[in-house]
Amino acid sequence: MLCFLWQNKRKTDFLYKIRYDEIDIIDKKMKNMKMIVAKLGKVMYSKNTKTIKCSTIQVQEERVSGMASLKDISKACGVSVATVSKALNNHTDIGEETRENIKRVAKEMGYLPNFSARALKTNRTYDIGVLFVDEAMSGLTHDYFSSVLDSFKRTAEKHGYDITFINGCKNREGRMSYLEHSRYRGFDGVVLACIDFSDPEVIDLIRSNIPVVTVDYLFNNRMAVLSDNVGGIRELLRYIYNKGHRRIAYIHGADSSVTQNRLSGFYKTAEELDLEIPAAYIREAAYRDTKTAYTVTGALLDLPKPPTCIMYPDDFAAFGGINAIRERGMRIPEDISVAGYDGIPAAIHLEPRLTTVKQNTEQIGRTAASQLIRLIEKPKTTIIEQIVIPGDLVEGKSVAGI
Amino acid sequence: MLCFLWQNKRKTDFLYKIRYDEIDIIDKKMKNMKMIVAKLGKVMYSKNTKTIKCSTIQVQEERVSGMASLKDISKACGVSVATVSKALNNHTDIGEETRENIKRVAKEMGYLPNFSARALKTNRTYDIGVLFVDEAMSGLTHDYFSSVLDSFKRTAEKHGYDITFINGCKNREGRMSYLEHSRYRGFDGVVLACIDFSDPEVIDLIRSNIPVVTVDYLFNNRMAVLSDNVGGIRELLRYIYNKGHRRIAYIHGADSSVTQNRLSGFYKTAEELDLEIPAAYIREAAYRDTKTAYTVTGALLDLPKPPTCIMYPDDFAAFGGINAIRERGMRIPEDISVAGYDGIPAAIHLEPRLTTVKQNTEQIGRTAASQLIRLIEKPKTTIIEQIVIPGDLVEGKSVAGI
DNA sequence: TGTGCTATCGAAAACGATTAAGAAAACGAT
DNA sequence: ATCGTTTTCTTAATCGTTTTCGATAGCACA
Repeated sequence: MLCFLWQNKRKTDFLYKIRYDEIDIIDKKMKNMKMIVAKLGKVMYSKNTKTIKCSTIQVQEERVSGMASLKDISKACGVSVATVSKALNNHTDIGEETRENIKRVAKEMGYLPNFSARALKTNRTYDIGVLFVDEAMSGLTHDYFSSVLDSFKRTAEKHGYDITFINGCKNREGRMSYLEHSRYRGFDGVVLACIDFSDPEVIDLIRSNIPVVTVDYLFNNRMAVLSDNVGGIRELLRYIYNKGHRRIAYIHGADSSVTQNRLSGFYKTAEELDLEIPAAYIREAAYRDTKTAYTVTGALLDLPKPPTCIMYPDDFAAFGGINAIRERGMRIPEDISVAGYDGIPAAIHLEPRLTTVKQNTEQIGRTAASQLIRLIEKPKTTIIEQIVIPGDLVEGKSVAGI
Repeated sequence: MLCFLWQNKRKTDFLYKIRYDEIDIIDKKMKNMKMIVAKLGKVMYSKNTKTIKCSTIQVQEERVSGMASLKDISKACGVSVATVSKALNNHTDIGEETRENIKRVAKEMGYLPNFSARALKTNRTYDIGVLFVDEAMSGLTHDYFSSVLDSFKRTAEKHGYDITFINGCKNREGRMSYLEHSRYRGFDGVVLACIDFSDPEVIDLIRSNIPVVTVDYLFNNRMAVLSDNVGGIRELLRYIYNKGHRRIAYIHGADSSVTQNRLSGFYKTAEELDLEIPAAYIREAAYRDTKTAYTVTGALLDLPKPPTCIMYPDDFAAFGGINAIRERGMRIPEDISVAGYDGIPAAIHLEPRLTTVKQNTEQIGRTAASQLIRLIEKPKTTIIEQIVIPGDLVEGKSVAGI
């Protein structure tokens, strides 16, 4: 029993266990641990190089624990591969009896279709790419995004689609753009929810011919699902107004389409209510930025005429504001009222229960998924829509009546 | 110029524009809008059916806006497909000049490798399946899981891997198990973080020959990354003890390996400290279950000798407890101390800043990813390890000294 | 001139599935 | 008996890539 370690130029290595004129090749690259028993034809052995060349190897393949393929089933059933394929896919031109038999055998052999082969042939992956980008480059740790994604995923799965994250991944050839990555993976469609829709790579992706739906951003002639930020802010402001507040400050988020919508909703509603908002009452703090919210709140409280109620970019930022307020020995809502936005669980569970607007993440994700899938499956008959999902005012205890 | 709408049995439809002896076939199924110009051979037109049969069609294909393939590049460069493939993959047996030229042309043509074809051939998908399951069937809305996943994803991407969610997806043939789904998609490896590791489907997946790493669960002979729950609870309990507390209650989570570890850490540390824990002080509330935590806290406060400090299953549950405490007019930490677990952002930002143990989610995710990838890429030389990642005590203001 | 070696490149066989088109048999109607 | 139709199954091409082995040419050296 001789042993050789053979190396070709690509450094893929095979182990040859040579016994008489037979070779067992254990291919280390093959994950499914095939064992190939081959007969040796001609051997060229040159002493200066460590190359052994074997020509005319007759391979009798022996599956140790591989996956059954259509070919295996066709052999077992005595029919052609085409017949098996059509039987399993319920084509109508296969006899009842034959189909039953093929399906039974396929089940017995534990057959699973090969996704890659199917995708290669059909140009369909049943895979949807998601690009959820927040400041930290991943929407996963963002309450709002992750909640939308959760709902999106659930709906997509119900329709037989899988979810894969899009990223500017590096492969052997260096970095790929979002669009390139999506093309490479062959996503049937993509869903985007980003902080920064002005990123050229994001725009490239939206402009491409891949079916796309955006969340909380309106792109010309593309499917979009939008949380009703205008209506949400309006409802919240009206609520606060009806509670008797007239000195209302609004700390809005950093510039984005969401922020613009909320601001426009704020101003419009203020106008409707004949409410005067001093310029000093409109401030900015990034979303989820507790520190800035903390300092800006301090500045608001230091005003000669401080507001009686402060609206925050989101619940998280409100936490920062609440801390600033409490550090000054003021109570919520007795001394000052606050309101958040988003309706994250923590805001609803913790005292003082925050008055906030709960965005309907479940419906947003579900709608985005079903719209995208319609677009994928019936591209001609699907009309491009922009769907606005209303939020719900959550009445907590952080806004007092005066 | 005649027009026919042709339908075969499978309802796939083609549009034939017949002009003289030429046909333009616009295949509506093809997403990339190929246009095929075909010459008509023989036509069979039967008046009873709406079938047109065309035999011996000579197809000259004309790409309108398709993806460039190796074949296209090979034609453009005047070399074989094999040469192009090898040039792009930096094989050493291609001339310097040829390689440069091929790469340049490939770039010009916007070539992207076809993932499905590559996967079919190489049996590698560079795709990792993740199964993160909490009570809601998706770990996405779970702070701890989503944070681990975020870190996992980041590391995997750095190594050129994509992330796809595993699910018991239904396809045309009905539901697939987790294992079947993973095989079908051909994941190179899978990572599991579940509430319920006793699920037979989960066990099937772990037992399979797919490289796997589990988070927070120890399975015989499988790679695992574990948050140091024993050490975390020990540190927390010691901290509370050193603050002077002797009547310490522990509301632990529902039964799971994590809970068992924390409980054993709790009892062991109590023993070390010579701390007597009355049976009534050990209670149970499911993780993230604010309601049960609320009622159980009430019960603890009603004891003849109520605890001076209550430890909760996690930060969220602590919120429920805090509400119960405050409703009775008691202050934290002046009247009673509380401690959480996890270190979620809300707990750290909101008053009273919770004393808690921050699990090192970043390191857990990163380690899980790098270990899994090692297992995938060097299966023979990688030793199966169980890696424990310590957490950090976060000193808030919810535990008073006495 | 012959031999051995290297450096390049190509031919061709896979990988596993889908599907258009053809073929064969059976059947019914004229 | 002929023709058309339907049912059922097969043949063979194709998707795009990887990779083995062979082929060829050039070079050095005896």
